[in-house]
Amino acid sequence: MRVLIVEDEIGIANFLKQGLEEESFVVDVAYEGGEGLIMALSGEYDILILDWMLPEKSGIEICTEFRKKFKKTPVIFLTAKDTMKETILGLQSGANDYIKKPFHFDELLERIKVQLRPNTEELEGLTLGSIKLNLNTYQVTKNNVEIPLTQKEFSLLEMLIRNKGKVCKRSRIIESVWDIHFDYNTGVIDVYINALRKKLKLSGDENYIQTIRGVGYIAKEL
Amino acid sequence: MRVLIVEDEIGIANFLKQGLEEESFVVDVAYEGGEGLIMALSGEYDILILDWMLPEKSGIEICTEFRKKFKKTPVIFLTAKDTMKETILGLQSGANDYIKKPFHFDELLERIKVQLRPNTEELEGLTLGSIKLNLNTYQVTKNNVEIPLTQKEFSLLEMLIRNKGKVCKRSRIIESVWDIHFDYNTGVIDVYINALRKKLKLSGDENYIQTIRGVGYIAKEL
DNA sequence: TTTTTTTCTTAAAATATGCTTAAAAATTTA
DNA sequence: TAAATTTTTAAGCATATTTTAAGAAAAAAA
Repeated sequence: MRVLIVEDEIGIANFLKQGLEEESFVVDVAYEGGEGLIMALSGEYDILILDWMLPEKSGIEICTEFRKKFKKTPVIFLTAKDTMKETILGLQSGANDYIKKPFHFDELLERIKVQLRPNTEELEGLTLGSIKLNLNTYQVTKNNVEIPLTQKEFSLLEMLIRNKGKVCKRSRIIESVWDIHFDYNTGVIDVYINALRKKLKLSGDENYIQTIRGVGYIAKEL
Repeated sequence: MRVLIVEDEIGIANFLKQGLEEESFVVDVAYEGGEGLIMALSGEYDILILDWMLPEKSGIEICTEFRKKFKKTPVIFLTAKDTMKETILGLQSGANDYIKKPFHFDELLERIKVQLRPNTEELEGLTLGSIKLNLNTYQVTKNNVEIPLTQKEFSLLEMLIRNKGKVCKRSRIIESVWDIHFDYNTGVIDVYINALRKKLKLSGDENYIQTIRGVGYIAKEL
C-alpha cells in the first residue's frame, strides 16, 4: 500500500514515514502544499495523510482539489487545528478522518487501516475439494464448470459443506434443509443425496459425500 | 436515512435522537446491548451509533457480531472510554470511527455524514450493461434512448443494480422495494420483473436480469 | 446362509414456481 | 369529478421441483 504524507515539520514527517514503513507501507513525503497536490494527483497513492497548515497550499485546498479527481481514495487530516469548527471544515473538504495533534501513532495506524479496510461485502464461498459454492450468485462449480442445482439440492449441499468433516444426522438434515422439527419418516434425503452425487459426479476417488450407515452423511475432502 | 443508537444513558440518547431527527434522520434507540444487537441485525439501518459500556452486551460485542453479517454498514463508537488502547480495540472490532465523550454534536453529525457519503458508484449513476440509471433525474436510458419507467419499476431496477452480481431474494426485494417486513405471498414481483424485461427488451443475448428459481433474481452483465 | 434392515435408484405423482395477461383497485392528474 | 396512470390481485398455463413410493442392491445381524 502506498501512502503520501504532506507535512512540513520534518521531525513529524520522518517519524511517520519510519513508523509506516515498519508496517510495510510504501511512503512518500511532500514538505509543501503545491508539491503535495501534484504528487497526490498523480494517482499513485492508496491514501493521503495531510497536515492543514502548509507552505504554498493548505491541506484543505489539497483535499478539495484532490477530491475533484479522486472520489474514493481516503484522505486523513493530521493537524494541530483542533477546534470543532476546524474539524468540521476538514471533513467537509472531503476528508475521511480528522486526527488532532498531538496524536498516538498506533491510533493513526489503526485509523489508516480502517480506511484501507477492504469494503467488499462478499461472503466467503464454501468449498469441498474441487467443488465451489458461491453464496452470492447461488452458483455451484466443479473444476470451474458450472453445475446447475435446484434450491433443495443447493441447500443440502450447503449444509453438508458447512459441517465439513462432521457427520450430519438424518434428523439434523431434515431440520436444517426441510425445516421439519418432528419425527418424520421419509426418503427425500436419499433421493437428494443421490441427485447430488449424480450431478456432481461423486464416485470412486471423488466420493466427497459419504454415507454413515444408520446415522446420516458426511462431506469431506479425501 | 435510518440511524440506530445504542446508548443506556437516557439523557444522551434523547439528546442524540432529537438532534439527528432535526437533521431529518429516522432514529431508533436501544437502551441495552442485547436489544441493540437484535435491532441492528434486522438490517434496517444505514448507520449504527454505539456506546461501549451497556447492560447485557457491550458495544464491542455488538459491533463484532454485527460485522459478521453486515460488512459495509458504518458503525461509529461514541463512548467515554477514551484511552488509545480502547480506541484501537473499538476500531479493530469493525467500527469505522471512534468518538470520545464528551463530544460536540456538530462534529458527530459531520462524522456521520462522512460515513454516509455516497460512493462513486452513486455519483456516477448506476449502470447495467448498456442501461443507465440517473438517480437525480430518475431517467433510465438504454443505448442513450430514454425508457420511461414507473416509480416501482425504477425502484426495483435500482435495487437489482445496486446488488449487481448478487442474488436478490424475493423476501429482500419485497422489503426493499415495497417496504413490507413480514411474510407476504404475492405475485407483484413477477409482474414488475416482467414489465422491466419488456420495457428494457431484455431477451436472448441481453438477458441482464436472470431468474434464480426458488430464490429470486440477479442482475448481471453477461 | 438366510433374514432383516438400511440405503440406493428410478419413475411417476403431487406440488410449487414463475411467466403472462387481463382486470380490479388505488392513486394521481387534469 | 372524471380520466388517465400506476399498482395490485388473480387466474391460466407451462414447466421445474419436490415428494412419494416401490423394487433393487448392499450391509448388518441372526
